[in-house]
Amino acid sequence: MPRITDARRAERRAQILDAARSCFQERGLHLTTMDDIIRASGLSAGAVYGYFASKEALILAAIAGGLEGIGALVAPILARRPPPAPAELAGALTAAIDRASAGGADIRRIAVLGWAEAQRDPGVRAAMAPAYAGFLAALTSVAAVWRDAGLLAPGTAPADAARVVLALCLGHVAQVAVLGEAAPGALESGLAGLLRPAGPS
Amino acid sequence: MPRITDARRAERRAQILDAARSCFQERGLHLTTMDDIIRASGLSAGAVYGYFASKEALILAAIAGGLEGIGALVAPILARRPPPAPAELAGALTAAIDRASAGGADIRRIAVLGWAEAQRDPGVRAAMAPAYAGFLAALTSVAAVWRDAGLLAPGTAPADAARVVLALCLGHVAQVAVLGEAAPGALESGLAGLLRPAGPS
Amino acid sequence: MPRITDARRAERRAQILDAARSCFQERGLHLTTMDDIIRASGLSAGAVYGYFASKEALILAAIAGGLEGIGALVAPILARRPPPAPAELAGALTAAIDRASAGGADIRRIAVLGWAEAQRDPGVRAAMAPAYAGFLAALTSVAAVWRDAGLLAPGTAPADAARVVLALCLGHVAQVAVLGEAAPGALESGLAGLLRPAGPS
Amino acid sequence: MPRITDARRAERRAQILDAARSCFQERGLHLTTMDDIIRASGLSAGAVYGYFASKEALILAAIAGGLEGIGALVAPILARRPPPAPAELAGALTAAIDRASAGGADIRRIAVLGWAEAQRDPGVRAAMAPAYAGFLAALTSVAAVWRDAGLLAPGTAPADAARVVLALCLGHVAQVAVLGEAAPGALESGLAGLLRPAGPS
DNA sequence: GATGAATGAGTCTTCATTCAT
DNA sequence: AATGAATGAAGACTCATTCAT
Repeated sequence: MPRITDARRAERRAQILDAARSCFQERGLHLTTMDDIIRASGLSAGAVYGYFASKEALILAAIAGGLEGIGALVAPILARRPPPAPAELAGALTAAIDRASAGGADIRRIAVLGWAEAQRDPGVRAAMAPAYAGFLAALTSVAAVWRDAGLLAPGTAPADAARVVLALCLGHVAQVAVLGEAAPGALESGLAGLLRPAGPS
Repeated sequence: MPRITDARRAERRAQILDAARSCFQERGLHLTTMDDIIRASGLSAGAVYGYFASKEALILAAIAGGLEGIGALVAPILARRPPPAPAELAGALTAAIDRASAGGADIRRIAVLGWAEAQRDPGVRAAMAPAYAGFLAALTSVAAVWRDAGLLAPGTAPADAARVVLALCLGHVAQVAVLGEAAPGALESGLAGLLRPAGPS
Repeated sequence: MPRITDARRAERRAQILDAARSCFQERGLHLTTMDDIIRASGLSAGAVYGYFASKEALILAAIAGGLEGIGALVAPILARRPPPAPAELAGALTAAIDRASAGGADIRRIAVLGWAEAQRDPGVRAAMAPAYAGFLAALTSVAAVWRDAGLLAPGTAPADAARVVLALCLGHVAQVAVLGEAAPGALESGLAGLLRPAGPS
Repeated sequence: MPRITDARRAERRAQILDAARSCFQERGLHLTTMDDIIRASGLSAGAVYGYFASKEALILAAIAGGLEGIGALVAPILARRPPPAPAELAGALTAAIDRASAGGADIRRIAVLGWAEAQRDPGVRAAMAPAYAGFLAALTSVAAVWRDAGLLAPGTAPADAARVVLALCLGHVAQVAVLGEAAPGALESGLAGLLRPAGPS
């Protein structure tokens, strides 16, 4: 019998997680102190630790949350049947990612932090890999449709094409990290130009 | 008048930088301590500080070194004239990156750490951005050749196509960070299949 | 007008005190947290604080309880008239202490914790000293009987002989703390051998 | 090649350990903070941690040091041949312990803290037990001599007599913890009175 | 030039206690 | 009366950097 309702508990959790995400994004994972998060959350140290057992747990939750956010965003795009053509899909995917990052917490920044962390923390990696693998699987389904529609060479494994689209999305995020916001549509336009060298017919 | 020769100095510097890169790669930028680096370098704290003013400087140097390494690797590929076709170029580029990462220090890991750091440290960003911009410029030159060769639609800006290839390379590195080593050639094969839906003729 | 009966209150108090004793014994006085005790008691934090004002109070109560327990145990032995001879008395006393410690809460462990605490906390010392002084007084009475019975040299102060028996009992407890359970009867046998060098006649 | 000599290092170590002992004695093991010790030592936190890896290590060292101190004190007494008679030996032993405790760090207080700690920390117990066992072994040797000299009943195991003397010593220390400084000689006199009921002949 | 012991502010986390419900 | 979430002041320990030798 909790003294506070589950809804209130979830709300508090979200409040802390939002604070953490915001701090992580600004200062990085290991340079943000628990005190930063505690102050940003507006709660006390003890309260924060009542919801998250450690900074590690907060990092994991922030990354998992970012992953979920991206997943929710791209799922409807990947589910469209017939699927958009390759360039249109890549364009829609990157546009969705950019759009989702406009608010307080830039989902792209969290993603990059997650990559860096996954390299050294098997726990983080284990938390992230399935989401990316799922994304890849959905893209592979789409690529299979492309192949049937003549948009992908019959001799090419759909999984390889899926890798291309995934790389494009991740690469887009990486570019933003280093070079700053990219012109919207550049990737889609470039890919379209590459795919249909003769121009739109 | 230096008590040790310049050559010896450079050697020591490289020794320290190697140690730092190795530590950064294993433990991340902010989790590796100066003591880790000092111990790995086999020198004393004072000696290390004689070569690098701060941990920050070491981070910057490690990232810059990684950048240089990548640059040296990809420059000859980008300089080929006529340039490889898009899929072949992407394949050659990612293969070169993978090859360079086989040794002790994985250049790809350092790159991902750099992206994460560039997000919050303007100094790091300022150090990295020109290198990426230069890479992009070289790719843009190549794309211009592609356009003239009919490999890129005439209405497409070469810069946009360059973005695609850059994204592919960075995305490949990001995939490795999260999903582990990728099958070599998958990206090239996928892109080729997408570019020539009718199959190789 | 209490909302719960006095009997229920006493029962709750005992329940908390038992939990505290058990925790203290396992983890020591200052390493057991209130949360340990709260969880062990099966009650809530608020409930525990309704019965004991502070951790300090709980410590005091646990020590006082242990003292009372020992007192109840040894009183009948000390009250026997004629009293057992010195070796027999020491044997009976240590055996009683050992017996009382067989259950869940080892009364000997609490005693040792109390000694340590008495060294730095005047409150604890003030709570413990009278009990020990009382024990000493009872032993002094016994020693007076011994002197009259020719079991103690006429020139020896009964209080000094009492000190010997007290030291034997406390020393036995200390030995158990450091060396583990002792063979029962060793102390009695050793003392008997010392007191009657010619052997039992 | 240490920058400071081994002697200086040992001196610093002793300085820290003295500070720790003094704090432990005053505030107890778990109530003294590292900050207390650091301040008392006159060094910095980092310096203290350069000599002792943790508070735990400091506790262990303090206890081990106390043990050594006691050992050095009692060894010559136990080595006397012929050994003092039982009462004299107990008197000499307790007097030595009392004398050694007159200085800054009361060796008796540390001992009591050690007993309490040994109850819950197997590491402390493992560190203490051999010293006590050694003490017991030496006493057993003495008791064997007593038996040959007719001071101990032939049917009594010397080990049992040794237990009596050990208990007397430890019990004396425990009494001081609870009741305060004891009249010197009380134990010896009491034991003598018990051993020779007819009085000195 | 080189060394590595020392510094001390800062990190994460715990825990006795309170009080709104 | 009872609950247990919240508080926030410590606590143990680390680590980038300096400087006496």
